[in-house]
Amino acid sequence: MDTSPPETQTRALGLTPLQRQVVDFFVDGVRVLGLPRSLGEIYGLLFISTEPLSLDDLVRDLGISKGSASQGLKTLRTLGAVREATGNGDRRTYYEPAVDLKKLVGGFIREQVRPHLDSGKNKLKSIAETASLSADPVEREFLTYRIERLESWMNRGSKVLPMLQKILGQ
Amino acid sequence: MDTSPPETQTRALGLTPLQRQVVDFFVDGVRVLGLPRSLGEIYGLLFISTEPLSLDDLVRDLGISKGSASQGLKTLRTLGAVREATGNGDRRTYYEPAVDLKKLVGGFIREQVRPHLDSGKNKLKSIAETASLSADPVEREFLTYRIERLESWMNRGSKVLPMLQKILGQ
DNA sequence: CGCGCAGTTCAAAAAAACTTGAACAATCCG
DNA sequence: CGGATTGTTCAAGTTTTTTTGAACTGCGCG
Repeated sequence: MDTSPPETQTRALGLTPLQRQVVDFFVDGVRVLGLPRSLGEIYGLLFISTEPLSLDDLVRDLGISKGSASQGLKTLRTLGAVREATGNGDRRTYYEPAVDLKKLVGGFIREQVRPHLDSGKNKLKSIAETASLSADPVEREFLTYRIERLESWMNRGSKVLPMLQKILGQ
Repeated sequence: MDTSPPETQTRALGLTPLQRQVVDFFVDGVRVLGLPRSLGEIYGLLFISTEPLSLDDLVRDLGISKGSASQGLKTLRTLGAVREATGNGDRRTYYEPAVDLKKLVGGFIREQVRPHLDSGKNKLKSIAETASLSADPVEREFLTYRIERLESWMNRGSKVLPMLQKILGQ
């Protein structure tokens, strides 16, 4: 829970200074979002590349393992943060970054935020039930009040997410 | 980077079922925000307590160490998520939760998000400089374009944060 | 003062998260 | 087919983060 922006140090030595800086930038970025470093490395390198890159390119240039690159790409695909580049006469798959902020935010919300909001709402229901069993009426009132507040938080969260996407859209 | 809402298991056995459920709820919550579990435990227990609690209360009820409780409270204070309760004729300090969503979000943004946005903007400046040195004019144009996009992202981020606070306020 | 309690600090231990690499699966093409 | 190539999976290893606990600080009070 270190709060200071860490001095990230790229491991990859085969990168140009610019690539290194951009990769570091994104490594920092994904860290804030609670995503693993490799995602930032991969996305960052794709972001600053004029041409789509293959898994092997990433492994070579970033100095990460094939496993990491494969999993990282998988997650990025799920997030809608990269897509396969079409029309390269070649067997392997090449990737390019999605650079539309709205889409990126949308993917993050869909994959990382929504599930927690939803499971939170469920937990809240069962919390409310438990609270309603409280013997002492005075305490029960207090509990109800607090739990209502929690519900209000969740609802505002649900409302704000789509707005966020809209605001950030184009 | 597990995406599924984890089945958190409270360690504390001295809690009532309700307390346990609420603590779990918040442990999950802070986890999404990338904060340590103990913060969720502490805040959660405070949230569902009718009376302010002392550090020793937390240690005893949650079964965490004094060190954890002390550091956790420190962070929560910094985030503006708890405050000292006044007027208890007692030497020790008692805490109660801040339950105003706007304030909570504000503290989180101030402490956890802003610093990264700011350091990001700085990094971006030096990235732009590096890119301007690129020899090939065609590539330079591409780089400039991408970096401008990055700058636009950061700016939108900066704009959206205050809006967020406003939207969530009361 | 000096003792005792409340709280903090921080090095070491424990836990959690991430990455690696080797085995495996899938696909292509001669 | 069958060998080569691309990509995936996952147990084990590594790194990072969090927690612990014991030593320490500070303070209030007799």
